[in-house]
Amino acid sequence: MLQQTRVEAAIPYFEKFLQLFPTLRALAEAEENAVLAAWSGLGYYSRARNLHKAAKKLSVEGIPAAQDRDAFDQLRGLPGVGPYTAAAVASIALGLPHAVLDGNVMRVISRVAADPGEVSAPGTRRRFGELADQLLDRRRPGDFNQAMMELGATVCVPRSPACAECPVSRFCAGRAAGIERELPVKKRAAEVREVALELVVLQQAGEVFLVRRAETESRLAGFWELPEKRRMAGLAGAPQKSFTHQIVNDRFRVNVWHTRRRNTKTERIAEGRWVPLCALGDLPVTTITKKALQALGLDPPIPSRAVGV
DNA sequence: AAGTCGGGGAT
DNA sequence: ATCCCAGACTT
Repeated sequence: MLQQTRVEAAIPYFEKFLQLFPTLRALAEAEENAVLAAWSGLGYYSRARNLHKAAKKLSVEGIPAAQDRDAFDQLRGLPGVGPYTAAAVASIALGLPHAVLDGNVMRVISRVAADPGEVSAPGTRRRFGELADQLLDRRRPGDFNQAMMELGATVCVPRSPACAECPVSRFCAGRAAGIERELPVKKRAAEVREVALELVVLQQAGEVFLVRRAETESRLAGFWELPEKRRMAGLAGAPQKSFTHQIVNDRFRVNVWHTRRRNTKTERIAEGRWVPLCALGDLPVTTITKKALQALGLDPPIPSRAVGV
């Protein structure tokens, strides 16, 4: 649950899981649907499937013990258990000397060592991992790892680190050099370019929906969805994300935008044509895929026309 | 090495 | 509006 998810967000789900699946056997014998239902709202649902598979595997092969020479490798071999999770369980649950390297620790290490390495580069990860292993308190590896992550989450935060309250600022090379805010170095994401947008009006069972499909290089490409009510209500307001709707009198249009991710730059490149507006009704706030539309018997019709560049 | 998966909080 | 999160897996 803690993979890419804040502790506070995971806690209620964790407690619900212990209620629903109090033992390894209970989880292993549960239906996958029940596991996914309990996970619903947490996101990254492959984590739930992997957790379920791991429980099944562990219930057959047994749970790794601290005495096992290959305890770390056993953990690493479970579905959904990568370098971070294997090190976290090995150190916290089994007391074994494996340093964790997550987003928080990477930030702390990069600053303490004033290391300008790009964080996604394999060489940087290896270097940070080696330093974390050197720093690790081998008598209390679990506590050390949690302390490193907590330091990153509460003091050595991304935007404005609280160096005055930091227990290790005396040893921090990044702080000494005054570059703590520049670290860690991250690669800028590639530009995402929106190339077209199709828009159709879908009439079904007396209700009228506006359905759009973004033809982009992003992950929305090819998906049909219902526009959010908030965007429709925004009318001539500020743009949101990569396209907006405008409604004036009895017509509507869609504006298409260039977007860059992680670069704070949104550049307007085209405005859609004005087309007649049907009665919109009360639009649901939801996002659905083309597949889901078909399952509901709401096959999207032929697009009325493509708008944009 | 790059892309994908999500919901939510902080700034 | 953007960034980031106690990452892992596939391509």
